[in-house]
Amino acid sequence: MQQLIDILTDEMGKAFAAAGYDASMGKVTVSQRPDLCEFQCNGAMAGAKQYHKAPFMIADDVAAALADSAVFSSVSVVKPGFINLDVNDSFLAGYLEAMRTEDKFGMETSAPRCVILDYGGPNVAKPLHVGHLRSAVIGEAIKRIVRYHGDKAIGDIHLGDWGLQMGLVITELQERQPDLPYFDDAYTGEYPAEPPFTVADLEEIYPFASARSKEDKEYYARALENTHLLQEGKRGLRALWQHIINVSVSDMKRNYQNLAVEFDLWNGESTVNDVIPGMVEKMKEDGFAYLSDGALVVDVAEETDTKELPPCMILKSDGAALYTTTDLATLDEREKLYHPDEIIYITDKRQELHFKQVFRAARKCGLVAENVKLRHIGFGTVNGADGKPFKTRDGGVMRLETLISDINSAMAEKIRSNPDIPEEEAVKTASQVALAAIKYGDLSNQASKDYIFDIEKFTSFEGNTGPYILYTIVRIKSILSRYEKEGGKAADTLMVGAPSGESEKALMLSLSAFGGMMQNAYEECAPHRICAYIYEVANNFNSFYHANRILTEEDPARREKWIALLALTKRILETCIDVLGFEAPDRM
RNA sequence: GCGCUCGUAGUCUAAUGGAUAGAACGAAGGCCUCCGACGCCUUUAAUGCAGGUUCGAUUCCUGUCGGGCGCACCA
Repeated sequence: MQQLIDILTDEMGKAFAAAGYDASMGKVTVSQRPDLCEFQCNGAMAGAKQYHKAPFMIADDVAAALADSAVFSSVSVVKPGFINLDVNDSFLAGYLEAMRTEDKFGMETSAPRCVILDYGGPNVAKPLHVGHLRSAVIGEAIKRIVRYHGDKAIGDIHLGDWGLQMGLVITELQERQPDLPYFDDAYTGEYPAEPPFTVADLEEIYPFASARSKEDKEYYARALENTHLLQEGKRGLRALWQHIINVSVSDMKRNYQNLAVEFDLWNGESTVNDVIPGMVEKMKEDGFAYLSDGALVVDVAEETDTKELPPCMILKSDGAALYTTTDLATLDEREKLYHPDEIIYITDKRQELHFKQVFRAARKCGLVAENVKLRHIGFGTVNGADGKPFKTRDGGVMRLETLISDINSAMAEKIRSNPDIPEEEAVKTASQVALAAIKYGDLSNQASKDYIFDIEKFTSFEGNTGPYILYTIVRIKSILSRYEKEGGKAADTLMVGAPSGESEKALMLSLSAFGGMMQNAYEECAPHRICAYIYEVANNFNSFYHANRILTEEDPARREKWIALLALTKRILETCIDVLGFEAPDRM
């Protein structure tokens, strides 16, 4: 169904036309000054030049044409030429009633597209830390936004499972357990089914090996060699590598599950290893790739560039693949398997140049169809309360698991202060509230900005926070269940009515903006729009709640339309937080 | 050096080129015999600086100062 703002714009457009002006000047927007009006149209000012007429005169003509509008209850012309608008109460009620009964609250959906989302991007053998949180949380939200819009969304975790880090881990394992059959070239039997290490071992090995490689040249060379041997398919190393993947991935799955983050594909850089030779060969044949200082590169500079863009490196001079290579091969593979309309990468914004090069190289070499949209959503660094990159007290990297369990236990303490809630429920509720706090805290900021991860702020949860949103939903749930328990009709069957007060109308107006807001969040890949929206709805609801006694209202018709409004508010809020990737308990 | 990016109340953060820049935290005050006070209602305080485009600029352009980041054999 048509969005309210578009209906209003059409109505204004007709009025402009009726008054003899261009209908395209009738664009209506939500008022910047809610104290003056609900909606506004600034078209008269844009038209002043074109018609050589004072803006307010144009506005007056248009207002006159709207004198008997069924859509607007008030049209007034102000100062230079603003047209201030209020929407008709019963028209608004009719609109919300239509929203209430339509699928997805009447949001318009276009022809479904296929969108691949590349997010998460953890490295195997390295513990997840706060940096991984952003990619997971933002990526999951964007995936759900895309899916809600009606598109097919495929989330791919894109594991870092193929680079030098694998060579480093293998080299260190060899150092510690040289007698393992994986390192014995003469060994031809079956390799053990059990891995010779635990997750904890891996997590300790990687940083150790990484540090050592920076000081020990010979060690570094062996790591490079092992990386190369692995990529070439050396049997023992592959078997050992598979153990590393298995151990690491099962640990990751548990972590991501705790965050309500789900991937459709658990592919990684290694997935496209066999695709690389063919792709590279074709790039050479087509004349795009050439040797430069021993390395194979593709030029990606364009004439319109304001700076020199370095060429995109495909193979190192030792013939090994790079990050760029696997990304290009992954694009090649995705194009062939899924024919996506769009691929969205959600990574740290520092990788912007990398993706710029990859996208250009992919287009230049024809790896993706021309109409495929490639988009990189770069997010900012996670900083601590001091504004510097987030660290533990002793300066180490904070593990994601530790972080979450800390916040969970802080939340559990709060929930336990409600004596009605049994211990078991308190633990579950605490994790729901904690997740809302973490996700909302992240998503409510623009992704591209650095963001401050302030544990104090998250555990206090007052004001513009996830728990505030949950609290509002819980409050509505509580009223509705009491209403039904006391013999009221099923809340979802009641009809929305015209507002009888200011705060009620404000709530209704904010609900009416749902479809447009969701569309906007989709186009801009901007979860923070949804956060801003639900915060506004929650605020408007709470003001309405404090202004009216709902359950004890004497007039049954009024009581029922209020219950209907509450039910709609609840459904919209729940839909929004589901898209953001968290949920509300029944009580907290 | 080249390039990208961000500068908004004490802190944190929002604003398809529109009116008196919107919130949150903090600070000051008020509201529970009444549907959940993790709430509601007041008050306080901000666009780094200088130009330009425009009827109108936080937004677009130029310069400048300040922060963050990136610049081919890591990922």
